[in-house]
Amino acid sequence: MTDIRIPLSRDRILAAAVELADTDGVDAVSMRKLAASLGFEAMSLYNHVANKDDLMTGMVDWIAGDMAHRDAHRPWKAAVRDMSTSAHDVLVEHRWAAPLWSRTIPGPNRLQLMEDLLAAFRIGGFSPRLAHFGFHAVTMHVVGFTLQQLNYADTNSATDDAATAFIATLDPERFPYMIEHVEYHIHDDEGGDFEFILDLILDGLERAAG
Amino acid sequence: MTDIRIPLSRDRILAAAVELADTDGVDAVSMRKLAASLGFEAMSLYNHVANKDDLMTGMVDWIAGDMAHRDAHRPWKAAVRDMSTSAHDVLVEHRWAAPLWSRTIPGPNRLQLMEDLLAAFRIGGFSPRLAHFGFHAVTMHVVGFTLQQLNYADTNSATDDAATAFIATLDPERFPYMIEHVEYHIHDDEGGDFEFILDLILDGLERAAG
DNA sequence: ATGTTATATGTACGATGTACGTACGTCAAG
DNA sequence: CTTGACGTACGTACATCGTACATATAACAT
Repeated sequence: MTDIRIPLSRDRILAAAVELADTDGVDAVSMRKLAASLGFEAMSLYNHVANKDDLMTGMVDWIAGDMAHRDAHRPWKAAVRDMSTSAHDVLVEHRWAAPLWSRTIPGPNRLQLMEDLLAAFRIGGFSPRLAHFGFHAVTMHVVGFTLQQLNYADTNSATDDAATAFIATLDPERFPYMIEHVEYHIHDDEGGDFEFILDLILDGLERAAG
Repeated sequence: MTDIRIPLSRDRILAAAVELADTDGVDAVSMRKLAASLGFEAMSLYNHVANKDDLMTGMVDWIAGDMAHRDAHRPWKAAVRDMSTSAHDVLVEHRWAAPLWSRTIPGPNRLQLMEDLLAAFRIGGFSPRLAHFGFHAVTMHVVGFTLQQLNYADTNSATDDAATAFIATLDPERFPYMIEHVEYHIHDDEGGDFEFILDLILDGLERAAG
């Protein structure tokens, strides 16, 4: 009956926090609940984590570890495309992460991804200036688009019923195109928007690179 | 000595909330502090605002009212460009708004802006499908880029000193391009990035429209 | 004058992040 | 073997938060 338990560690805490956020939502990640899910008390976490902000930063960087790195054997466009779609996939898998992404400082994993992305452009022949633009355009697309996508999915949660209900509240005289837009989401959206705009950006960069 | 005071209203509350967020940061906007800034008690606010979420939504929609609408006399590209830069300006002016933008439901002002943006594309000759892409690409750029921009400014707050200090922590062997990237921000960034990428997107859309 | 409704206040509850003090384990030096 | 330092865990406590609920007050319609 000896009460043996694995001691805490930053990694264990982060893993548990990610799982908690995945299942119960990011708001459920309080120091108390998180500690409880590990069988400890809230204050014990502070031995491995500076504060809640540090915890959040760690969570985001934790999932950044699941994103694909640069494949040095592929041309820049394919490499960037793969990194982007992989990052997008991970952000969709952990729905809470995209909003946090822009509010937290990059940790080691994210730093490496940033370096990888920049390297893809620079080694691909981009000037520092154009690599700079490319970097911002791509990262912006990845997190910005995912943000919109998930937000939309939350707003019109469950099925398309909510979307049709939303349309009903709109005055067709004043919002004809808005209605058309939502209807597109309902009927014709085949989920390829992320990659369509990504390619739009990549093609634009390619042309700008001359 | 009669204690006369203007009664509360949703507009007065939202205006005060925006001002409080502008000056003391969005975290300072608690129901108590907000009410105090108006000379009332916390619970009085609930007569005009459903809950804190509704307040936040209202704040975002409030500043959306400052953004430029579609100028029907201009070609789609110029109209969209103006709307985008105006929205960007407002989001920069109210630094707290961009993170909230993606987490809140569109209010009447935002709804009108969305309709305007869609109208610019559709009236400009875009197909519903391409207008759909254009809408998402542009809004994504506006809030996504601003998010990154403000986040960067917060991280390397004050001056460029923090940025140079940050560079010093990076191993030049492992992060050569990251260092180059930050140095670009310090020395060569003339602030035109937002518009550069915006034009990249608009040109791409124009070409896609054929 | 009477009732109705909208607005403001006061109190109170549960949850949060975390500062602080303390207890307990492990391990190195004496 | 003892001692003491150090890292980790626990327990208590506090300020602050959103907001439910009951009550008070003021404006207005009947």
